[in-house]
Amino acid sequence: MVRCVKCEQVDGIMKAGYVRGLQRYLCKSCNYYFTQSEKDESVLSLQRRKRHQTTIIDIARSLGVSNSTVSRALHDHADISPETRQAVLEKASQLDYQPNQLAYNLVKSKTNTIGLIVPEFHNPFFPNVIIGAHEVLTKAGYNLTIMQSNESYQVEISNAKAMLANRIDGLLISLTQETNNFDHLSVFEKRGIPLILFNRVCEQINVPKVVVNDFEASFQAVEHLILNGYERIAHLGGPLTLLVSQERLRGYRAAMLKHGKTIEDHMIIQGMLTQQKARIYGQYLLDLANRPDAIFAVNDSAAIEIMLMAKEKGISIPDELGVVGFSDNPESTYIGPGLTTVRQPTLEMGRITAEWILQIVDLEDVHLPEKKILNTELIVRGSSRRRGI
Amino acid sequence: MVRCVKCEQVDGIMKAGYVRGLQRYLCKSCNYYFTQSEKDESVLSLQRRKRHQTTIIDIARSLGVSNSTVSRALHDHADISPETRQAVLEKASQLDYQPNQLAYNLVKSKTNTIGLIVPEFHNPFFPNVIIGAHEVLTKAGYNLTIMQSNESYQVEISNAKAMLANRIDGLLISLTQETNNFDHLSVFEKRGIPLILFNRVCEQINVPKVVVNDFEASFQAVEHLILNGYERIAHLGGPLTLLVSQERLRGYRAAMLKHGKTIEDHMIIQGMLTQQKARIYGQYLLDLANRPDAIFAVNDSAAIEIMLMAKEKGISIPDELGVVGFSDNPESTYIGPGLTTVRQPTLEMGRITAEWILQIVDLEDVHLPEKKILNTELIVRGSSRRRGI
DNA sequence: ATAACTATCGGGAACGTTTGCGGAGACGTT
DNA sequence: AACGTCTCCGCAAACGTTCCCGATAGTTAT
Repeated sequence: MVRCVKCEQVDGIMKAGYVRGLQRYLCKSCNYYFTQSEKDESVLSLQRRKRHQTTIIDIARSLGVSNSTVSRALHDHADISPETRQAVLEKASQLDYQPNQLAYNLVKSKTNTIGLIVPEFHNPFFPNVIIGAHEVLTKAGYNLTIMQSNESYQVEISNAKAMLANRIDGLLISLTQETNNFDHLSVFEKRGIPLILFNRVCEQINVPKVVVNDFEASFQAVEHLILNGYERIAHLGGPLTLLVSQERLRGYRAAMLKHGKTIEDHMIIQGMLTQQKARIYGQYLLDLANRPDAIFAVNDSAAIEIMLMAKEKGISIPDELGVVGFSDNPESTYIGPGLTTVRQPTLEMGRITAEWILQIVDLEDVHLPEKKILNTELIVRGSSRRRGI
Repeated sequence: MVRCVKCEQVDGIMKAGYVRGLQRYLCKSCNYYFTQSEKDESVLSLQRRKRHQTTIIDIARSLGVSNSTVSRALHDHADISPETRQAVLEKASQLDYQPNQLAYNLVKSKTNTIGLIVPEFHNPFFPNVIIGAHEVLTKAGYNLTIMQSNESYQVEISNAKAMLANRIDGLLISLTQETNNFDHLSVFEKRGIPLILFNRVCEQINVPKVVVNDFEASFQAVEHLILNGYERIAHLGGPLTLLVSQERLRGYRAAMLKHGKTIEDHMIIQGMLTQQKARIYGQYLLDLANRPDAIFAVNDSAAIEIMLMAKEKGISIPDELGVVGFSDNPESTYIGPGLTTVRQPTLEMGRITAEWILQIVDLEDVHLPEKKILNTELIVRGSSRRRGI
C-alpha cells in the first residue's frame, strides 16, 4: 500500500527501480518519482543533536533576540545596550558558549595563524628559532602551525600547498637544500599572503629576508684560526645549493686570501654534513699526507665529530689541530677543551622574523622587501686557543 | 532632486536625519526610509573582486555544471563520468584552484589538526617529543598546532580554550607544574574530543596516558649508584606537584630501602630545577658537613651544574662524588668523564602518543583509557663508575 | 511492457559567523 | 512642523564546501 507523496493517490503507483537501496516509485497520475523514506524521525533528530555545541543562534533564540545582536554583544560592539549585552553574556556563560573559530575563519577569510616551514629538526637551530617565533606570535594572539620539509623539495611544495589551503595569514620559511625553483612561493605573493624567508634564503625571489652575517662570521672564525698560528686550514662546508654555505665559503676564502694563505681545493669539502658524512670527511682530512692543522666546520656536530676522531687518533687539540664550529650547540661548551664556535642568535631570529610578519600582516600595505642581517658572535674556547702563541 | 528608491516619486521626499554619515530620506507617499548610496558601482565591484581566489563555484560556472559535480569530480567520487572529471580537473588546474580548507572545516566540523600543549621548550625533551609526534601526524595528513603553557596554569587554560575554539580533532597535553584543577580538560571529554596526557600526567582524570617508567628508572639509577659503592646518596627532585617527581622520589626511596641505606630528609630537595636553583641546591649539598657521596638529579642540566661545581671545588668525579642525571641531553655525552643518566625515549613517546590519538580520532568509538608505559635505559658513563670498585 | 539496475548530474540545505544597511523610536533644536 | 542626532536592534547576504535527495536517461532482465 503505497501512497504518492505528491497527489496522495494510491492507485497508479509503479515501482521504478532502486536508488541507494531504497525502493523507488513512480506515480502515474502526477508523473512524480519518489522513494519511501524509512528513516525514523526521532532517530534523525537524535543524530542531529548528537554533540551539539551551543552557537550564537542558540543564545539568540533562548533570549528572543537576533543573531546579530548576540554577535555584537559578544564583541563589545557599540550598537548594543548595556542590559542586552549583560543578558547575552550571562546566557552565553550559562550555556557554556564557545565561539566557533571555523565559521569566523571562513567569513573573515583569516585564521590568526602564521605558518612556519623548516627543513629539519635535528639540530637545535630551528627548534630555537621556533621558540622565539612562538613566543612573539602567542603574545600577539596568533597561532603557529609548524611544518617540516625534511630537506625535500617535494615535501616543501606540498607543505606550502597545505599552508595555502589552510589560509594562513603569513608564512615563515627556511628552504631545503634541494629547492631551486620558487613557483610554490610566488603563489603567496600573488595571493597577497605575507612571506618571509629566514636563514635558508635565496636571491631569486623578492621578499623580506632574515639572515645572519654568514660571510663576516666565517671570515672572523677563519681569521681567528690564522691569528692563532694555524696555516693549513681545511673547510668542511654545507651543500653549495644553500646561500648560507656559499657565504661561509666566501668568508673562508676571503680570510685565507687576506692573510696570504694558499687555498687548497682538496681541503675544501662541501656537502650535507650528517654525522656519517662528517666522519668520512674527517677521516679523509686527518689521514691526508700533509694533513690540515685546523678545520673550520660549518656546524658544531661535524666539528665535534672531528674532535672525537682526533682524540682517537691521538692528535692533540688545539696544539696539533685547531677546530672551529658553527652554531654553539649546548654540547660544545662541555666537550674536550671546549669547542670554539660561532654563536647564532637563534631565539632572536625567531622573534624578529615573527615580529616582522605580524607587522606586515597588520599593515595590509605594500611592504618594501628588505633583508635583515643579524650579528653572530665568535665564542672562543679551548679548541682553537694555542698555548704556545 | 531625490527620487524614492521604492515608488520612484520625486515629490514628498523629506530629509530624515543622517545614518552613518549619509543623508537619510523619507518618502511621504510610500512611507519608506532610504539613504542615497554614493558608492560607485565600479569601485564596489572592484573592491569585491580584490584578490579573489578561484572557488568550486567558478569552475562550475565556467563549465556549465553544478557545484556538486565539481566537488565530486575533485574528490574522485563514484558518481561522475570520466569525461566530466577530466574537464573539471583541467579547468581547476587552469584556473589554479586551491581548495578552501576553511569552508571544508566548517562544514565537516573537523580540521585535520591535532593540538599539542607543552609546558616548556628549554630542555630538549619536549622538542624531541614534538619531532616524533610531528613525523607521525604529517605522514597521516594531519596538521599539528603547538602551544606552550610556560608552566603556567592560567596560560594552559587559555591554550585549551583556544584549541577548543579552533576545533582541533584531538589534543595531546603535558601539564604544567601548577595544574591541579582539570575542568579545562574535562571539557574535551564532554565535547567528545580525544585527549591524551603524556609525560606530565595526573590521576584525577580518566583519559589515555603515555609515560615512562619513572619509578623503575629511578630505582635502577639509585641502585646503580649503590652497587658502585656510594652510600650517602642525595636526591635533587622536581616539584612534587608533578606525578613524575613523586614517582622518581618513590623509586629513590625504594632503592635506598632495599639496600638498607638510611634516607636522610635533608638530602632530599624537591623543586623546580632552573639553573639558578640547581646551583643553590648544589652549593648546599656539597657544603654539608657530612656531604653526600653521590647525587641523583632529576634532570641532566642540574646534574651537569653539580658536576661543574664539583670541579670548581676540587671534588673528584666519580671517586669522591657520583652523579646521575635524567634525560640524556646531548651535552651529557661530552661533559667531564661523561654523565651517567637515564635515557628517555622522547621521539618514541611523541610517535606513540600521536599514533594513539590518530587511532582514537579515526575510531569515533568509545576508547578504553589506559596507560602506556615506555621503558627508559640507564646510560652508564664516567660520572658514576668508580675505578676502585 | 514492466521492473530492476547503472551511471551521471543538479538543487539546495547546512555549517556558524560577521556585517552592511535599514527600521524605529527618543529626544533635542530650529 | 521640520529636521538633526542618537541609540538599539533585526534582516539577510556572504564565506566555500559537502552531501542528502532526488531526477533523468539508458540498458538489461523478466
